[in-house]
Amino acid sequence: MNKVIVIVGPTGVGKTKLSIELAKLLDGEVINADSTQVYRGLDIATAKVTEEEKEGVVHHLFDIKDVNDNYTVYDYQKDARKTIEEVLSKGKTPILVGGTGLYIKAALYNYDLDEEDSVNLVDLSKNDEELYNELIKIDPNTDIHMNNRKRVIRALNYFYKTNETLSSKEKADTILYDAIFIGLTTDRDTLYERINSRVDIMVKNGLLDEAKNIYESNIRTKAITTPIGYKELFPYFEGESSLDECLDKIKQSSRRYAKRQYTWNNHQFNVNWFNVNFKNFDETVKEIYDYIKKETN
RNA sequence: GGAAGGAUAGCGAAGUGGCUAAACGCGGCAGACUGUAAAUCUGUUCCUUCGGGUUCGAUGGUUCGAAUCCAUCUCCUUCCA
Repeated sequence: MNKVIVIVGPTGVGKTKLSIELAKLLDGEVINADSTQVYRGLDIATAKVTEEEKEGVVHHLFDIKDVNDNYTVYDYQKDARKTIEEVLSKGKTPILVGGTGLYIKAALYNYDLDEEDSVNLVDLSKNDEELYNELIKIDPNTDIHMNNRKRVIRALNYFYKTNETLSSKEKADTILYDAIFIGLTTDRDTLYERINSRVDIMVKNGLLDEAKNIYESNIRTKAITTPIGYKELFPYFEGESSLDECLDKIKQSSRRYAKRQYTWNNHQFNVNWFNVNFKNFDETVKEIYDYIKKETN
């Protein structure tokens, strides 16, 4: 049985490129682990692989949803596990790539998620403090901060529906697959330069048109408002900010996102990090391929 | 040449004698996170061997005590010539 290869790392280090190269070397198929790339039509801002870049490698879980669809970790967990099983049963190597750490965790670890209805049982007119006090009463051990309204509401709903507290849930610390975590990294300055210039390249590739279409569609589902790259440009389309200001915002949000990805990857997974050689990417691919070979024998 | 205003930590900006190593915002850094996760939220941010040390354009002064008062100087902005 093949192992599952997981490629993690901050945005803009070259995960996509590595995934294709490894797929070719390992007879693998790429499985998306990025929450924004599951949607059709969100291409440039999400830095989705192009058909040309795929080089014939089979790709799963890209473009499977419409921006009006609601897709969550729960759905991803099901889809990813099913896809991993399928790829493995064909005798091929599943290569999970993407920046959404939670999705990877949920797919590979014993994350206990159940079908959930969208009914809300919480009085949303209450302020943060009132909601928090409500939560403290039923779950004195909660580690959710009072200001984190989203998570406080989630914890309350969870209790009202299951009569159990979220903090009593078993920690997901058992991995269900035989997996190798490959982390791509570089020094912070280089990464930030790459992130910044990548945004400029996106603009050359038509980011503004893509964003403008989305802006004019008036669709404001989470698929649209979650990714970095669209909502930041809306003030420009509305004539409230200059293009440069908006692009700077995109760059800044991307840098912060990259930092959060490091935090997650370092604390949630046991990652084997590799410094990317941008001048000679083949070297990096070879180094990682050798490592995988060593680990799988 | 004359008049007025200003110079505060990486940036913006409060503070106008002791409670000020200096509010607040931004940026930076670190972190949390089992259903919006490219999301949401938190902490921290002069230096330190944690005893203390050095700050508010510069220098000198007043005072028990100054970012805050006085003098001189430097630079910036606006206005008059």
